[in-house]
Order: sequence, then structure tokens, then C-alpha cells
Amino acid sequence: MDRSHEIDLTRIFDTIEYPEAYRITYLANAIVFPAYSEIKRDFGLVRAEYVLLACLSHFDELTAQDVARISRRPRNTISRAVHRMLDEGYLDRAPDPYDRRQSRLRITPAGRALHRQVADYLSRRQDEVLGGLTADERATFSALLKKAALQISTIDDEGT
Amino acid sequence: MDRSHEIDLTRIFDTIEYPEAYRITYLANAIVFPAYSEIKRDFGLVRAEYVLLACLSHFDELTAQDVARISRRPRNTISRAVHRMLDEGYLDRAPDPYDRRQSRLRITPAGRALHRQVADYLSRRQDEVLGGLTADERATFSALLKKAALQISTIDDEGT
DNA sequence: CATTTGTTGTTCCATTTGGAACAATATACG
DNA sequence: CGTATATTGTTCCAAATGGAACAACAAATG
Repeated sequence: MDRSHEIDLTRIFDTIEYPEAYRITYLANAIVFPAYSEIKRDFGLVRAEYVLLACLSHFDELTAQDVARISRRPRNTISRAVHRMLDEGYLDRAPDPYDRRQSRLRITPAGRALHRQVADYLSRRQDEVLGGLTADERATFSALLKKAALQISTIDDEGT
Repeated sequence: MDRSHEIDLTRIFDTIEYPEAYRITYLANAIVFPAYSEIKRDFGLVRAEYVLLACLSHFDELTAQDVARISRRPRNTISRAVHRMLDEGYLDRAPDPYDRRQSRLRITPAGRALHRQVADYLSRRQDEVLGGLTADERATFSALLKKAALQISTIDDEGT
């Protein structure tokens, strides 16, 4: 416990030029990093891998490209994750009869079970971090997060 | 514009097991990634580097360790960033007379100028993403983000 | 004071990462 | 129909990344 020069390191939350962006990324890091380390340690899963499992747990059939779009991650990282998860038996892949470039991915029961465990780690950390909010605050927060997140899909799809 | 199977990719915002965590990281990615790419392209700065500049723009003297704590990034990445920014003349470093393990870092005017440019990229993207919120919503959102962010400092410092 | 324990900044190394280019396939358009 | 353009999944490669170990120094403990 040095605290020798004793500065308030949280002051930057107010003074930074992009306060919301800063706080959002700060929160994201604070939630995801610790959980991510545990997940890697306990299950050997890399980020793109559990993202893939999460997506396939909530859509019953997706292409790799779909996953990339949902998760906003580069296609090649998803491609790698797909191979790995196929090898481990967490995924099934079937060629799309109508478009031979792509394949349709599905999660297996084993994959789903793994996802549930991983999701627990993230939920726990999420609740820890948001534990300081009242139920009302949290509901409001959650709703605003959703609104902002949906806004992005609007912005970034408009070029399409 | 294929949209061949036409799925609503945003459905996962509601069905995911950790909705707030998911939305937060989604927002963080959506804001930071595009800005980050531009910053790398236009200024050749890597993430730890502009984080370092941001910290030093808002505290007039910090050690590398302080920066690591503020930014929640591993010390070695900060160490690298310090060397690079020193070489480029964006930083000054002076040995701490009271503790010869550490040095005191300060930003130079050139560093500050660079930070301002970088900050613009992030502000712009932030405002784009949050553009869908009303002024009231945004104020509420900002306050809740801050509260949650501060909560983290509490949680994670308690072991100290 | 001596020894143990903790901290800082750094280097080393293996892994992860994402951009770019690619072949295969599909779509658009003359 | 045939040629140009776009899309999908993949491989290649260079770069960024973070954990672990390290030396130098400081603080705590007996």
C-alpha cells in the first residue's frame, strides 16, 4: 500500500474529451478482461471462440459471415474459431445447397453446454460490476445500452 | 445486397445471458475499432500509445505504473509505449528522486497536440453512435456509466 | 541491521490478431 | 450468354499482445 503520491486516478472519467466512449471501453475492459482470462485458463477458449459459441447458441443456423457481422470481428478470426470448434465437436457444419461458397453452422449439445459455463463467468462479473446500481438504475441503463447498440446497426448498415 | 436468409442479427441483444455486458462490449467495439483503425492509419499510433497520451494529458505527472492502473492495461505494453513516445518527442521522463525504481512522465506540447487530434476521432465516433439518444437520455446514460465505472475502482481496489 | 517480501520497469517468448491477397462461387450488367 | 464485380471462407504474414521471469530498488519484518 504505497499510495505515496496519492492521486485520484478516476478523475479522468470527467476530464477526458470523450467521456461516454471512455467509460464504455473502461467498463468493457473491466468486465471482459478478468472473465476472459478465467475462460482461457479454465476452458482454453480464445475470444473469437466463445463469441462463436454465443452466437450459435442464440441463432440456430448461421454462416461464418453472419457471425462476423453479429460480433463485429474480422472474418479470418471467425474462420479459425470455426475450425477449432469443429475439431472439438462443439459445432456442425453443412454446405449450403443454394450457395456453395458458404456453409451453415450449428452448435452441438456439447457446444451449448460449454457456452452455458462460459456465460456464467461473464454474468458473474457483469453482476459484480453493476452491483452498485439500484434495480431501477440498472433497468434504465440496460435500456439505454440497447438503444445505443441498435443505433449502431442502423448507422453501419446504411451503406449496404 | 443479398440478405438472402434475412435474419435479425440484433436479436441476440435480448437473448444473451449477460445482456448489459454484451451490449457494453458491443458498443465499445463499435466505437473504438473504427476510430482505432483510423488513428493507426493516420498517426501510426497503437492503442497503448494513445492511451498513454490521454492519461498524461489529464494528469500532469504519472509513473508508468500509474498509467497501467488508470488504463487497466498490462505494464509491458505501457513500457513499450513509453519508449516509443519518448523517441518521438511526445513525452519527457525524469527519474524519481525519492524512488529510484520509477520515473515521472510528462507529456510535451507536441504530445498534447497529437492527443487532441486523436481525441477528435474518438469524440466524433462517440457522438455518431450516441446520436440516437435524446439529450436527457444521454445525460442519464453518461451518469450511469460513470457510476458503474467508479464501482469498479471500488471493487478492484479493495484487495489493496 | 539482515532478511524476506513487494514493487517498478524491462525483456523474452509464444500466442493472438487483423489486414491483404486468393480461389471459388455467385450476382449484375451489358 | 459472357464479362465484370462482389462475396465467402481461407491462408499468409507482419504486427500487436500479454504472461512470465528478471534485475534493481524499496518496504516490512524480525
